[in-house]
Amino acid sequence: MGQDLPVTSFALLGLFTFGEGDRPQKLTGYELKRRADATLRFYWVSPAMSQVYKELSRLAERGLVSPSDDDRGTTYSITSAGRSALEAWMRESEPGFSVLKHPIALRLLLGHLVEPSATIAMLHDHLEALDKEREALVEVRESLRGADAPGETFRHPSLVADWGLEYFAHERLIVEDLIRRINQDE
Amino acid sequence: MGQDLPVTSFALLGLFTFGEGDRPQKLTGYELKRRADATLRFYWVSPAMSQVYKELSRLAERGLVSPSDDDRGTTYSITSAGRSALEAWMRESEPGFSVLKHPIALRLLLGHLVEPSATIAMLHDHLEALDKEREALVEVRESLRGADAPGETFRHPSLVADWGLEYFAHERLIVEDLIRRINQDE
DNA sequence: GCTCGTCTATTCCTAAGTGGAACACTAGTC
DNA sequence: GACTAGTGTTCCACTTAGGAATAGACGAGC
Repeated sequence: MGQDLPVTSFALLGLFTFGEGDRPQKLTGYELKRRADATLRFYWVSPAMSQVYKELSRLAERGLVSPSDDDRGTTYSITSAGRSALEAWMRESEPGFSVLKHPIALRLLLGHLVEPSATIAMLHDHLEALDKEREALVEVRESLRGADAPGETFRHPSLVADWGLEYFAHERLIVEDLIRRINQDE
Repeated sequence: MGQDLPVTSFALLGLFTFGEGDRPQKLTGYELKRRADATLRFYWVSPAMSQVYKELSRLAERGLVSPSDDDRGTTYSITSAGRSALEAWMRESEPGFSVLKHPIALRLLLGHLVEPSATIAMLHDHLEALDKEREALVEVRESLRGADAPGETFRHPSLVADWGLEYFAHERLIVEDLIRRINQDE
């Protein structure tokens, strides 16, 4: 089967499974990118536009999505082969551990290279950025209301969003504490 | 200047600044990779061996590290130009926001594709993986003791390690709560 | 009615990063 | 004396990421 695909392929493929109702969703590359930007980016990646289109043609080649010409452009929908491949991937492949690329943590590590005040300023900026991100995720979370009860379409997305909100809230506390500790050092 | 380098370059360059004493450190590519694996991987990436060597030759080309032939092999040490470039990068460039690639969160998002029990099992496995990672970080943290007071060599690395430990501890709580919520759904 | 900017839709090029294979040398250890 | 593990390094093919470039459609204001 088409098992040997990178995680991002399945992530994008998975986005096709959140239909409004019962009929399969038709999405252009552009729409898929927007959808990835809205939710996927918080705990996976927001693939570049170029990546999305490349992924779509690969998935189409393997018969996991089927393209059709719409007046909007080329739209894609998930096939039943796509659905099985996705389920097989969920069941049979190892998830692996998470990877975090945290520029603030990295710069804090190298804090001995600059004055403490520069580090403090950076951490304060990070608190602001954190609040912005949190705000964006709150909006996502709100948009799921109404279909987030057990068994409903957005149950799982809402669980993940709650996780993310917890994460942001706790990171805020940690960073505030770091600021306190560095201030005491001086 | 050599400002236009990816973050990973500076991350690796930064690892040269943790000297045992006053004299600059000489590291082989292999040692640098080990060092990156030990700490950098928790909040940035562990670049592949090939990447480390590629990075070292690029940094050498730009005069940010200087190679010398040792009986162990080729060792590199940071130059004063390297130090200034690193400090300039710390001061002048935008950190950007963190990127998290979390396969468990991604699979939780797609939880509607499998039975709840499969999701629960995955989350339990994640708890175990989390404990292992935490254990590894605890060891790193312990190895910094003795030089982690304000002003000492490993002050900043120890702050970052504490951050990481907090992060793992809190993620454990969140995942435990998710398990509880999903169990209630059934 | 025309122009300007923004949104939608797509492609192309290059840089960055991964993983694995291959090779060589050293140091135990059974 | 062979054999495993650790150190040190290079090469190659492949995948992913980021940015720029292009182009049509659509509404806003002059």
